[in-house]
Amino acid sequence: MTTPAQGLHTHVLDALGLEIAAGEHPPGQVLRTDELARRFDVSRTVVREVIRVLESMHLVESRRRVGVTVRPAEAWNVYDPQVIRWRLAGADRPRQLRSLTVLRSAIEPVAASLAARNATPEQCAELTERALGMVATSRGQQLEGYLAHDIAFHRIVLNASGNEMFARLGDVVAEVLAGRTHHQVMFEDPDPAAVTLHVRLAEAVRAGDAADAERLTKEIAVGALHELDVLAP
Amino acid sequence: MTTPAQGLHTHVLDALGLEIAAGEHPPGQVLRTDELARRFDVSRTVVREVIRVLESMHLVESRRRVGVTVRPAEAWNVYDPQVIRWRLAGADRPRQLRSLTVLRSAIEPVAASLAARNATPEQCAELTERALGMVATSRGQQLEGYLAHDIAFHRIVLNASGNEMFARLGDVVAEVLAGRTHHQVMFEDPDPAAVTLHVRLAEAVRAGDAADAERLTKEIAVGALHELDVLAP
DNA sequence: GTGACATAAACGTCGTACTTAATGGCTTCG
DNA sequence: CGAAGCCATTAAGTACGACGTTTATGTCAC
Repeated sequence: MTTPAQGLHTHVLDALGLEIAAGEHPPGQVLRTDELARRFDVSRTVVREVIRVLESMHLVESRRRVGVTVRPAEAWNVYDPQVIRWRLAGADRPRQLRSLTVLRSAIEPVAASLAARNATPEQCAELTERALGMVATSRGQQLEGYLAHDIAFHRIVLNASGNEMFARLGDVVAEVLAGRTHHQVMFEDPDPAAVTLHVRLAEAVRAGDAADAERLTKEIAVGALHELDVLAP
Repeated sequence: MTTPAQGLHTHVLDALGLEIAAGEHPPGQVLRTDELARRFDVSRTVVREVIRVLESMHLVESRRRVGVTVRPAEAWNVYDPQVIRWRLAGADRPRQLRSLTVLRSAIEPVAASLAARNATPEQCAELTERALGMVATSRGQQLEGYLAHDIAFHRIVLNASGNEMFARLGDVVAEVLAGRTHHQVMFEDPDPAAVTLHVRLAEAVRAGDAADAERLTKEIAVGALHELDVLAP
């Protein structure tokens, strides 16, 4: 899951991003580029490129004569998948997971409604296939297989909505689902009710029933929120 | 509105980002760093920093021996406010505006519902204030003043929701509203119905009526979508 | 025709030197 | 004594040149 160090730059970026997202550097703290260069044993050039990227994510702010100052969390670009990953790896994963799940509960019902209207036959077919896959892996500790189907399922719905803003949220949803499975001790098999809802949702989309698709997705979201309340109160 | 050229880096980034977002460089086209350095009359150092930032936005991909290749639009980080600004300045502004407005129609009702539950008295007060400001500037070609109040209003609702993912969408909404006012020839005064809805929404949030707040926000969103259909079909 | 190998093109990294601007202290004047 | 303005310092911004690394591509031999 970690970046394969395809370059020095990537390594430093990931390390610094993780540190800042984890709150190891409180807002207002200044980081000096030479210092970072020595710390990571790279040239200042590399550090500067990293700083520029972090700056574009609004994690830091670079000013002359003063240094690179860490910005408060309210300024982060929290929709950047990389930032999301960094934050989910950190300490306040539960709170982050909740925020993202609430976001899902707002987006996905509308996306499902649109998908019921716009999905192509191919998308409907793959949706059904994934739903059946979820059924098949819903018992017997096949959590990883279930997760893969779940992610694919929601990604298809978001793509089929025909709205690019929704479609690009697929990565976020994937992070949330993966985080839920991997970090929240999910010893038990998935909730059978959720599995059923997915099957019915696939059918609703295929039938073009927008209202039903929206309602079913809302139920799935409610279940996910409830699950969070139970497991991480 | 344009960046105040606080650095060479900023200028080049903005220029290149605009070009790519506008589709001047089709996906797969390769840009050479030395070539860009000559073109913008800056050093390769600056170009490389710019490339790194564009890479973090998934607008380009840098590979050895081949160059910097432009990535297809599906890969772009379309939630990055900077990318949004670049795209709104480009050719397919109407389509972009529509995508974003649909996104708003999904998010803002839920955010308003949460805001009705969580808004502080101060937020309620400022919300009412902004609604009154919208009323005051809704007639007589005071479009800029109206826009400022409108942006502030929606930003407060998103912040008051208490969900950081919603809150961070304030910038996106601001871009949409600004784009609507500035680019869609908005010669006429705002729709009086929309103004009324904002006033009633402020009241619903103050009263803590979540259902009503959600319903009113949905109406506002419907109006915005309808406006798009009329002005840019 | 297929394989390995040599080549070169482009980015990746580094080090150094110089420029710019914000900061804080110091000086000077009121 | 205090305030305003000048100046030295500092850390980032920029430039340039050199070398390293990867990898697409073409060539040569088999």
